[in-house]
Amino acid sequence: MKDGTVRTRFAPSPTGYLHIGGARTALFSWLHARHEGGAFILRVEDTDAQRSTKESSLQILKAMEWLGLEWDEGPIYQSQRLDIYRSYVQKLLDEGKAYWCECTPEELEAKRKTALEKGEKPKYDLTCRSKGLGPGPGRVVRMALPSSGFTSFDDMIKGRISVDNAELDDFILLRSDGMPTYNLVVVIDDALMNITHVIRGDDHVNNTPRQVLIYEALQFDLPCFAHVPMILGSDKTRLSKRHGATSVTAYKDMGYLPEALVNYLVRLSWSHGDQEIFSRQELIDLFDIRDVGKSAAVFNPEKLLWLNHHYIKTGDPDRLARLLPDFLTARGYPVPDHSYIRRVIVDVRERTKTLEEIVDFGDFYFIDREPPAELKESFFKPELLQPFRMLIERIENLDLSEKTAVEGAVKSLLDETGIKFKVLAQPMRVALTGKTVSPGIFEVLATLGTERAVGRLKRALAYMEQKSENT
RNA sequence: GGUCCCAUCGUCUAGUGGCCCAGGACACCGGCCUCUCACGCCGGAGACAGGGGUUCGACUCCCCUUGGGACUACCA
Repeated sequence: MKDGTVRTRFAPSPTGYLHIGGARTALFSWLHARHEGGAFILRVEDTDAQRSTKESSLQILKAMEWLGLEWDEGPIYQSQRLDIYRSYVQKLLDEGKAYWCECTPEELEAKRKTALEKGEKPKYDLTCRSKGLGPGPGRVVRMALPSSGFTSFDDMIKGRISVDNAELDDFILLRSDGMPTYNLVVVIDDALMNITHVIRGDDHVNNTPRQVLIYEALQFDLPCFAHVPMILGSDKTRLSKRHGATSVTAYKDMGYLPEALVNYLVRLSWSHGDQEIFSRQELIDLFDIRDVGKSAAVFNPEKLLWLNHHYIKTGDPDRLARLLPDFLTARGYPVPDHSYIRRVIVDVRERTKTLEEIVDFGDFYFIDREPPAELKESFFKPELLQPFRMLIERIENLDLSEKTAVEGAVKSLLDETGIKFKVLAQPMRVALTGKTVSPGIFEVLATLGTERAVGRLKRALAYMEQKSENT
């Protein structure tokens, strides 16, 4: 255990986009640092030269920013710290705690296969352990592990975990291409960066004993470990593309709000009584890594949607309005001015769960399209001709944003003609929106404005006139 | 196969030996509200994997079984 200020880190490998699971691990790590008033460090684990890409790193950083998981140090790239790792490998070599190995991947693979066939544990058979080899082409450095005893550690989430050293084998520290491996670099960096709390996915639990052995060999202080449960797909297997979108960026593009994703993710394996909605500050105040549960959670897109809807409904309309243009453009719609978008959002937000849905559900606010033929056919009946004519006459000189005036005008029309609003409402809705489902008629009228609204009503009227002439 | 981990409604979870014939949320069903659809409100159905212990008393503690997951790479 370390004392002093808390320091946590998130250490993604840039081999793809930021995954939902990784995002939650990052969130927990970030929350723990913020809760404790400590520092959050971002470190890019790109020691796999084959699979790591610069684009991935950039994508991940952008996703982190979008989520609001700001880091205090970094990003630190491991690929730029190779000399450091090699010097520690040399130290282990010098102290006889590691050794060179000339076994080829092919030989190893063959041995693994036969061991498996014989029902034995496929671990390295120590062929080169006592050969006293030096460096050479194709050679790797292996850690020399004790063959007896137990290695254990206390996990803040899982409790004490203990493994028989006989289960571990002399794993590789330095690859034949000179690149260090994960288990080595993660220990060196966490130690050198004074990470006090290693918070990561529990798929790393089995690696931890190996790392503990490295900490001991290098005489580093052990950090606190907290292995957070995995996020599973609906079939309880590791969450993957098969289950739908898994990247943070995909949710952003589908019109999800970062606070919704954060709120959803934090409730996976963590809770605070019966509370479901958490502001960022509440999370920082309330989050305790020790309250994280032990079992895996299934990702439930429906609940995420519900949360997103909650934040759409309650969010600042101005901010939402600023986010909308991207989605408008994506649909090929023109981008109206801010105050218009803002009014649209207030109109539709109760019935739209994502920013994308705002655009789709409220498309008629942005583009002018004639209602589909079948709707015109069933709603623009000739008997409505007169009421529509009166309606237009009475509102075309009104400011439609004066809702009480408009409602008054419609009401007097209803009183005089004796028809029910129910009868007039749907045809009006179809004329105005081209749909049978929309926000309230008076809201639509107000937002659309006199010119647009009356224009569409007149178009419906023309259809009725034409129809009555033909019959 | 071996090792490690996990196990409350379909899902996320509350529950830390009696407050629980188990609470909340999403989804689902019904009703109310109503210009459509939503929102909102009210109500409903729905779980302690199984078996042994421990205990006056187990969802809560222990063991076994079953089920699930992770790891077992010159990936991280």
